[in-house]
Amino acid sequence: MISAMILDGTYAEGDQLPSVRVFASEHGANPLTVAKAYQSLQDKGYVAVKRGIGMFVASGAVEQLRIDERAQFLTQSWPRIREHIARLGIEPAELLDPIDA
Amino acid sequence: MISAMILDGTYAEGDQLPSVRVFASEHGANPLTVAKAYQSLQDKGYVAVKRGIGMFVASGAVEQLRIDERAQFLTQSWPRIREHIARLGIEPAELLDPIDA
DNA sequence: ATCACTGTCATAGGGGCATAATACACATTG
DNA sequence: CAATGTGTATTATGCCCCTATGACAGTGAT
Repeated sequence: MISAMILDGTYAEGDQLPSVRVFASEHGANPLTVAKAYQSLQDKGYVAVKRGIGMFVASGAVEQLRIDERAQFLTQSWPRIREHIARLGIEPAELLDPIDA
Repeated sequence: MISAMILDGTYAEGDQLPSVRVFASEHGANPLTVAKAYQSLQDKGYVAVKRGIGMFVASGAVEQLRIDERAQFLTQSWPRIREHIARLGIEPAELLDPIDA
């Protein structure tokens, strides 16, 4: 969810992310869970921490995040989704407009 | 996985499914786990049990399964996948050929 | 210095799911 | 009848993730 927000520009490069407690409170989650998510993003270099201050979106994070998630999606997720679509006999035309629901 | 096998024709309508123990052994799973999966398919009417004999693919199961999973996919899965694709800036053309990996 | 804020760590508890090991009732076969 | 194979039920265990609660060190404002 946080990755999506960075990609969408909700949190731009250089912006400070909400504190783990604030973000947890806003989304009904546990601060520790948010902290783990932040830690994961930090490990991948998408955000950086200023000790005692907060987490900030790293410069170049959007582009790198898009590159990484594209590769992840195209190699991991999409092949299985494609198989599933084929198995159900769904035509590409049905996927273009959200009104098929 | 079992649903996919029924849709693919691995197990045709009227066919007997492998016993929970055999299927579990072949796939490195626990018989109870397979039994739960069979139970789920039974609840939805895709398979029927002959007491003391085994589980059999119900007549009309393929068509019903395709209808149900289509609805499930188009209303639940696809909208989120579509959002994800848009967020990553992936063009539909990149999704047609599996050689983008 | 004091306070409020930050990320981080430690401990404990709970829910979901798969596993593990039996046991039971039913059906077919020899 | 006895043996084998079927789905099903029971109980217990382990694993993983999230929650819950408290504490700590670093930073900035008052």
